[in-house]
Amino acid sequence: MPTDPAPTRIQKKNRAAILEAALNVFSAQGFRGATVDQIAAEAGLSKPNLLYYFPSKEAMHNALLEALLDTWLDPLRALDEDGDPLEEILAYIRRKLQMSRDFPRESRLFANEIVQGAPRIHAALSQDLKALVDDKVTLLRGWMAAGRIAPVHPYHLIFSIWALTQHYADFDTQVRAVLGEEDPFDGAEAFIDTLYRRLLHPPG
Amino acid sequence: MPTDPAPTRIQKKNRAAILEAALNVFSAQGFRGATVDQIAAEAGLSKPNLLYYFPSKEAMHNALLEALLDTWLDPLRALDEDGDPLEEILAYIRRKLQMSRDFPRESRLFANEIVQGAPRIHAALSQDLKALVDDKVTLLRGWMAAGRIAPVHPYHLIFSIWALTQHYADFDTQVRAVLGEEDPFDGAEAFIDTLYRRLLHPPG
DNA sequence: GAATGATTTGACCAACTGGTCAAAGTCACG
DNA sequence: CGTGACTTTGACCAGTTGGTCAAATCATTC
Repeated sequence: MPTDPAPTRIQKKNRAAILEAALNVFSAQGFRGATVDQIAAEAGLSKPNLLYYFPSKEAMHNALLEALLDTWLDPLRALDEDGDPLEEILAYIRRKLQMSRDFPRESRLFANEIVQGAPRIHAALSQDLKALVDDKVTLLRGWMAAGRIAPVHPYHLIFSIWALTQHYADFDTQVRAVLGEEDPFDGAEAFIDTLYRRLLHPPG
Repeated sequence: MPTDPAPTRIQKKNRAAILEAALNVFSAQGFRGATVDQIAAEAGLSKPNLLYYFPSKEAMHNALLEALLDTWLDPLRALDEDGDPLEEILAYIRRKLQMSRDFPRESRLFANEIVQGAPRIHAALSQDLKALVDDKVTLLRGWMAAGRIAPVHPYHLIFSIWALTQHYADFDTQVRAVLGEEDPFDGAEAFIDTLYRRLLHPPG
């Protein structure tokens, strides 16, 4: 079976420009709301030119989702069995919040997809994502059983971390409308840190 | 200035059917993803008939958002100065979680709108919503100053409640993909209750 | 039951959208 | 250079979409 030929300099540059533009447009408008023309304008290329590099609008979307899903789960993957449990979890939360701050477009891309029922990534959720979460839940249960963190529902613990951290990227508009000038992330980090310290502080 | 004529029986029935159908479609597909034909099919009416009752697709969307924004804030409005602080907040959280369980379509309608930058309700967010939150923040600060709940950033306290409770409606697909059979809301209620009891338990 | 206004719809339209294609332009390499 | 592969694009197309309109049907009231 033949391997794909190495991409040329131009291919590399244009594929990257298209994905960057597509991320802007898809994250702001959702899949259906985005148009190929918009992405082309944003990338500084013509519409037929985009379709020379990607066979369809959906292919652009898929390329983004696939590339990002992996990165998105890195913070959870890095949760380390051998570290101090509470500090490990707090470090995970900080990584996750940092991703909301640094990659809000990526967060919103997923949010758009999942709010609308995840039609394109349902398989990845109930396979890769579930497997990873199940694995980390086992780890959390071990820590709880050993009395090293307070016992709570481990799945909801993870959901709550996702909810709290991603809220600041996905609902940024609302947060800023209410907060005014204040930087949301400064206060959020301290608040969330306190929240989980009090929740998980080992009993006794 | 002339008042609108009273709606006929047929008007009442059809307007309600259209809004119900529109809520289904908009919440599942977003504004741009929804089509008037879809809404018409869902409502069991013809497309021109919909446009007899509402001047445009956008008018249907606005009608939904306006009617819902008010309802959506009721749980927060009901936060009572004269009750026991911790129990008031926990009751607010239960009301909010109940709305995620009972009205997930409404939650997703807002989520779609806000994730995409709230183009149609930005004014309401930075006026009505902000005013209400500011008011309740004053109340929370009073409770904290009096030592009746632990002092935390009051805005982020409210954001965290929104994030945690709405997560179960907006990201339902993801939650269920990870949890499998288990009912998300059963575990969520107990978990969130514990979370805020430990966070807000009065110091000393 | 006739008149009047409310309701419904089939046929239609212009704008938009994703995608195609042949021809033209550009690049890399011998 | 020249040549073959890679890249770009203007023109185009078919399907979809929000919305219009005149004509038809229905409900209500006298």
